[in-house]
Amino acid sequence: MDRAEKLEVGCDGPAAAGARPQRADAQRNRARILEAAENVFAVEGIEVPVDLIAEKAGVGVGTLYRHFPTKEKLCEAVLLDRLSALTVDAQALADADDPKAAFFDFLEHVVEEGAAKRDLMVAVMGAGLEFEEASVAVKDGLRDAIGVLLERAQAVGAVRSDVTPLAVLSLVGATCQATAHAGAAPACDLLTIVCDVSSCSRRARQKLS
Amino acid sequence: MDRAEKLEVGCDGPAAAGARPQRADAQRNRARILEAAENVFAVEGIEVPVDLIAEKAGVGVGTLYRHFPTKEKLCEAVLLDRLSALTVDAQALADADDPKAAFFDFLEHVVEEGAAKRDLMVAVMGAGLEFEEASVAVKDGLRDAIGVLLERAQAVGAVRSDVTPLAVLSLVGATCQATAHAGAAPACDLLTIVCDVSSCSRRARQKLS
DNA sequence: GACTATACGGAACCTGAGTTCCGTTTGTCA
DNA sequence: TGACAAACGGAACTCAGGTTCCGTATAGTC
Repeated sequence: MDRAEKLEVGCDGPAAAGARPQRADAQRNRARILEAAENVFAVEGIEVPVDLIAEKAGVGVGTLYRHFPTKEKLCEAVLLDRLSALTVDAQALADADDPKAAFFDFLEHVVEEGAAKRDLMVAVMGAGLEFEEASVAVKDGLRDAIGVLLERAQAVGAVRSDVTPLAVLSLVGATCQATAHAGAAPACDLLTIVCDVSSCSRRARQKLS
Repeated sequence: MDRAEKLEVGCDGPAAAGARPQRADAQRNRARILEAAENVFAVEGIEVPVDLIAEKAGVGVGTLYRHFPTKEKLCEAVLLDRLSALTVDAQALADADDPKAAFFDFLEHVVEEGAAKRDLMVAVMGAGLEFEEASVAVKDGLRDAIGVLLERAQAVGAVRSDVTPLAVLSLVGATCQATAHAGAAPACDLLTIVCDVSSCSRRARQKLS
């Protein structure tokens, strides 16, 4: 089988310059599948049957499986794709003039995206399928990019110094998730609260060892 | 079948005083099943196969299904049980001397419990199975109990006035969930942050409409 | 235009989990 | 102690979703 080799993060373009190029229709189908998966996952969540994705892509399951040997691999491709996009966004803000604004704008952006693209952000933020190898790099990349924003925000005193990039990821993910859930408060409200429960300051920090 | 009737929240004791009393072994088994389910759900999450629960309870699946006509019903019984317990805890704090401490102690308590009892708190806080009818009352009860704590805390200026009981539930649930996920920061850290992202105050509130 | 490796489609298969069925066991009552 | 309704156990059934297989179609090449 032709698995592994061609699983770079969301490559729609021409395949890697290794061996024989991929047939044109194959490239087209791969792109279609990826696109369909992105849409369906965003709307329905990653637990949708693969058949549905194949259908939306106008392709047979067999074809889907030739490109992605496993449903998990397909998820991985889509999710890593999104993570990469987020990383790029974060990096774009890395040397903004206002570190404080940059940091919070990014949070807002992520929560918005997470709310719109059901399960994806959530799944990525920690839960569900655990990717390996290549994905680690992507995850680390995002964490680092967030780290930069965070550090700069902390440097100007806009954020507590003991907050870690990981914590930011966890909290943002949690916020997305909470928002997605039954009858929770809208995302912006929750995020606002997470960023500002105001007067409960100090106390909590001491109380919880 | 003998469904519905006997599904009060976590009744281990003698059945309702309606018709013929339940046979002693049946009562015993029901209690065992409930207990096993609580333990297993806490450790493995609610997605474990029912067979496992039956096994842990030392009972056949058939028996399990006689007491709980559906896996979902079993979950419901366990989860509502936990919700009720939480509600009682919240009510116990309702007229504590220090409203601020009462509120935050409760949050801490919930997050601790949620961290220890995997998936249960989480599932309850919004996601997953949607219970109906009787359960609504339990959920409302919890929300109200939290509402009392919240209001008192708000009255003394310990918590922002625009935070709703629902938002509290969502955030606490989210915190539990984030904590449970892969390599997130420990619960207490996250909760601390949620309660006190300090200096980012004010700003976020204005920014996000 | 013919040839072949590559790719396609989708029926069939496999597995796991929930649920049902029914012959057997047991608590309860007379 | 005997009778019987209630309860039990667990094999078997059902269904859904992932994955495989193989006959058919086609892009790319000579």
